[in-house]
Amino acid sequence: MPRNKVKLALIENESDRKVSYKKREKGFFKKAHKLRTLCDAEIAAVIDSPYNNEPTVFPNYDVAINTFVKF
Amino acid sequence: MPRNKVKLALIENESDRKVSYKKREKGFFKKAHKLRTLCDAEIAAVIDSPYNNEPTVFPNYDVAINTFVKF
DNA sequence: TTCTCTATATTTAGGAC
DNA sequence: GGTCCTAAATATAGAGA
Repeated sequence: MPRNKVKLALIENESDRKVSYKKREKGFFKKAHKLRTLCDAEIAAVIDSPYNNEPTVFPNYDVAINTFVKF
Repeated sequence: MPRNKVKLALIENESDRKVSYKKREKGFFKKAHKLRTLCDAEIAAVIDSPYNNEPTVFPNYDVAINTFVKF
């Protein structure tokens, strides 16, 4: 976004995509954490990507299971 | 954040909290959507809050199930 | 409540090391 | 690969209707 706008489509260049992924993953979990803390919300999230060996879970396995079971 | 910084703690006033929740829920799903589209990532998320009757699922039930099963 | 507005906090693309 | 930087895009607190 800064320096240049980015169109909402797959980033073709693989190393650019990985760099973007790492930044956005961090931002995403930060937003999740704030939403959870500031407001009174339970949040569970899983991201599965080529850039992590294992799926990444927010905030942790147990809370995620408990939250997912609800829907 | 704009107008004023906000400290990372539960927003005490309930109507302020609800207003903030609604804005942040929207932003959160938008970030999830961009991360999924720009980078090559599967994302599943569930939010359970006092402000929605049902837990809200991203991006939809089937994808969420498939993603959650992986971890 | 639920919308709009907008000033300001936050995120991030593109670099340089 | 991972820092750190910084300009510019984006998200949002607070206000007002």
